Amino acid sequence: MSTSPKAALLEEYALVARALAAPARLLILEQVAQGERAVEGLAERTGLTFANCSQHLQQLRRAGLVTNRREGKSILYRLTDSRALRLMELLCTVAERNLAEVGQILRALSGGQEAPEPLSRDELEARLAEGSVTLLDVRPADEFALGHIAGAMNVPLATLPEALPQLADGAEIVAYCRGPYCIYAHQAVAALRRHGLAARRMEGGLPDWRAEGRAMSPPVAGLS
Amino acid sequence: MSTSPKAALLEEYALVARALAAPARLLILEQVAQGERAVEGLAERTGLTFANCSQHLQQLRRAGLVTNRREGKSILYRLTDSRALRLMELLCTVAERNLAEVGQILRALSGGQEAPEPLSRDELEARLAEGSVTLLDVRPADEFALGHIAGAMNVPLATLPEALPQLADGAEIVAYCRGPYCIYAHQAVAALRRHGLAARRMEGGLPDWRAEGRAMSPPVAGLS
DNA sequence: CTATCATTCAAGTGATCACTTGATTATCAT
DNA sequence: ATGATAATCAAGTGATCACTTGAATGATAG
Repeated sequence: MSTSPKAALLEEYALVARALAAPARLLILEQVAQGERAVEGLAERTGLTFANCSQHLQQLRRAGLVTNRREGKSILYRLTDSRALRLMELLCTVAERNLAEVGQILRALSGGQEAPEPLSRDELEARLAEGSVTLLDVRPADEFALGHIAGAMNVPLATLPEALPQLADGAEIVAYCRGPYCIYAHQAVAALRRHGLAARRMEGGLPDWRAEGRAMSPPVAGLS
Repeated sequence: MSTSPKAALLEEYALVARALAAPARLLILEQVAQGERAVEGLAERTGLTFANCSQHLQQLRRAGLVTNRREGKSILYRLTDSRALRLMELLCTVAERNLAEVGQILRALSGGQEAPEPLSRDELEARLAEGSVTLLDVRPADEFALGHIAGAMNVPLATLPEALPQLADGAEIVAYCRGPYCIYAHQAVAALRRHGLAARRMEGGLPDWRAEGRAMSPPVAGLS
């Protein structure tokens, strides 16, 4: 051991943090947290070059945040475990609570309105069981297809205006999206409330729901 | 808003992660987590140049991880909140569970022996109340003076050999240190067990104990 | 065995970061 | 005010990082 064990440990810890220190990798993590995806799919969705995306993925892998497995020609990446997800979320939480800039951006997303407290996943589960809530998955259709909360209705943010009429029948609306780093649910709730509908966000996102072993609609096979 | 809100958010999150991405800053955080310290004291303890340490501290401050206040001529830095501490710990946890290199280093610290499971803080508190445990604070004396667990005995790692005789009277020994990034407790437990004593680590470190509002001996004023 | 597809590797470039040195600001004691 | 102390700021340098481009691997299908 040429360097001290302490220095070696710190270097490893810093390696993990460095993996989270580039916006492009956070985008990738956000996608990987939704379910298994091949490099090509990730590159498309994040708007990164193929090779660039591959390199970022390897950095994430060296940091232990993602894992991959081979399936046919493709190599599918996924989050290593729920700890990686918690790390992503804690990063958000610290930034939201301690950085004024983040608070401003999030408040601007709500369009000046007061955003209601998010609904806990426990409570949402209970209210889904008694049918007293309309659950919206506001992610794009292909991510919805990769797995979603059982009983959720897919209304991508872009199609929300058209879906407004069928939502106006009274039941409180709860929206969720990808979870960490994703602002779709914020935007959806703001839009719904501007139209006078009672809407809240679910706390966290789809990855949290899945990590807790709650009821899911299974993914459809054969998507890159 | 020239860039999209999402890009702006990701940039802020990455800023927080980047603050954790340098070993020197992790060293500073470790110290700051022990209690309030002035820049000069932090520079000494971390072996950094004065100016360099100051710059790192400002990066940590911009990331919302540390906060400062003025007292006389000095500016004292402290962790912003317990979330910052949890972020430091989760970083360790992810690295320990998912990186083989970290596992190897930690195992090497135990000198080939099997390290026992750490004792939870809840259980330690109960056993301290019934007096069935000897609690060792293995940090340097001046950090001990800045605050420590009520009932703990200060035995810095360097002085552990001399203290062995008075520890050999039977009660199980529990050692703790700075918590995240600190390996003193690992080393102390390994040394004690090599001498045939029953010893375990406390889970976490002093900052966790304090953050949970448990019984502390108060800091002595007037230390830089 | 060869062709093809998905991914990784390798080299090159501009930008950013860590650290040093020297000057500047801000507070307190005299 | 003046000097001393604590901390920050500013400029400069070498190293590292993100991204691009083009070639190389590795698995599967014919």
